Amino acid sequence: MSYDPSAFPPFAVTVDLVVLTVRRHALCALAVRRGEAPYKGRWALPGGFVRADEDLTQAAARELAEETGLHAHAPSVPAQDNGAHLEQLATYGDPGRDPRMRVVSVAHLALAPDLPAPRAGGDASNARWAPVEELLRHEGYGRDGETAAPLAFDHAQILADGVERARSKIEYSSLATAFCPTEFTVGELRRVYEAVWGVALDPRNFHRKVTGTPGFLVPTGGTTTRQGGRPAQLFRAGGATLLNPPMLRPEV
Amino acid sequence: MSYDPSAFPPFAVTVDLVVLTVRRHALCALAVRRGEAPYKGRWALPGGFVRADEDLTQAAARELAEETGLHAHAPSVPAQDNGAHLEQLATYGDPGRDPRMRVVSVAHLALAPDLPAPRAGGDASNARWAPVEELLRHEGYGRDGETAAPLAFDHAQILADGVERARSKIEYSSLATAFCPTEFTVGELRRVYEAVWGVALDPRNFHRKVTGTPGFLVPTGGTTTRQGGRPAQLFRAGGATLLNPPMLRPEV
DNA sequence: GATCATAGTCGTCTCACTGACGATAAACAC
DNA sequence: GTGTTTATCGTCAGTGAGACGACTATGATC
Repeated sequence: MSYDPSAFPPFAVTVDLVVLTVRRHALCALAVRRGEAPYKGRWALPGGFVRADEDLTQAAARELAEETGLHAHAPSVPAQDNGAHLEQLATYGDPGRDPRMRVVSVAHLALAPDLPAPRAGGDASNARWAPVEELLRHEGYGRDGETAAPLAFDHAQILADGVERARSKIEYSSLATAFCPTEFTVGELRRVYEAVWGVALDPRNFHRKVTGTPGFLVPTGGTTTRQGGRPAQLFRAGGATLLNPPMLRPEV
Repeated sequence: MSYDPSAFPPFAVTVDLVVLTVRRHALCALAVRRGEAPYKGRWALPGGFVRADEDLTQAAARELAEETGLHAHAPSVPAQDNGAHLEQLATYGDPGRDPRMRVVSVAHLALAPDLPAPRAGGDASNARWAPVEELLRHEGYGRDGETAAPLAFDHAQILADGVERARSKIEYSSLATAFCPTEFTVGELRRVYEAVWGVALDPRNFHRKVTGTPGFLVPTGGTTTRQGGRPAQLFRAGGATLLNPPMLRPEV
């Protein structure tokens, strides 16, 4: 209970980012290649130290901008324009999670629409969107040599926690729209759910559900045929953030 | 991105605890009186520094034991014996949240059955169970002079976040049983929901719902009349942790 | 231009579950 | 006994989800 300033051990505090997007029907996360020991050459989550005068959320938003150019939204605001949803995920502080010193990492979760190629400090070869399934396939039997090695530090755990958060949160919130561009169709939104949950959903029931939930979607009046087939109405995210009743994730 | 050990600012890392219980039909939190500046004499959440060789969860469990004598459970295990549910809540790291230095606090949420009086380092007058409604009533117009002042630091925000977590989590998990003793009746469990949500629930529908959810409750065979009225069956928590379909919180 | 493939949209039917609420049961206080 | 309290069982109507049929509007192919 004592706050004697000489009595507490010093920690380094970092933010690590789980940046998720949906590309080619797969849930993908941003990974950067480590340029230094430890885990040199291995893939890791983007992140960095929290500065002395910086809030944790500010630090996460700064790192996100540095890695992706994305502008972060406050958690309550639905993703519009070119912004990403950003929220705190959890904090990881095992002694020994970093072999060099005692580091406590405050992980954040960011959800972004499909983006152009990532840039890590301008060096594209050191950053990539990788399917989370691939990043979490630890054993390294995949044919892609680059991702055969598990993520550095405890980042596999952090990524898994972030994915699980995203999977559960799109059930009861309108967060899935954060994966979509400003204007999107019901089918595009459905493909987001299908990619994040890894299941197939009935297009007719999905359409009835999302268009029937007040505040979830607002029609823009336009239509598009970019998915082929019959033209689909365009929507943008409505003001509702909590869905009641929630979307039901098929299970069992 | 650089990990130059001389390039990061040092932080103090603490754990703060939101310890909730249900007493006399009210959701209560453990509060301790601060013995030192800043906020000397004000009520605060229990907490303390994370030690150099300690995991965050270990630190939270240690603080919990020091303040209450409670033995913490792993998050996956339902509360049995004399243990409490413990899970990480969120991390608070505003510069300036502690006027003396840069402190990052990893808040944890603990749920406990109704306990004997708290003990803070053996001094009972410096620890108490207070209704959360009272602790969060910042303005200080209450007639109880002791709680007229808001909680120290950003602890009102932390407490509010913890209460909100508990309120939402008993919807879709069996966590409400963590507020009950090992053996309890359906009526006692219902009073937990009523206290946490601050609503009245229909006893008949509640009974149908909880006894009809597989894995939620297992009858022990015994009965009790400790609540008065007709004897009620005793149950203990079943193995299920996720309730599907969830309990529905009345709203609107 | 007819046909086909693809996606979107509207409807219908059934079943499960909930909320409202009546009725009965088993204890205690008087 | 009578009244009070709490527990427990039943009924009924309304809501919403899953399964799935039917129709529509576009581009691609022959």
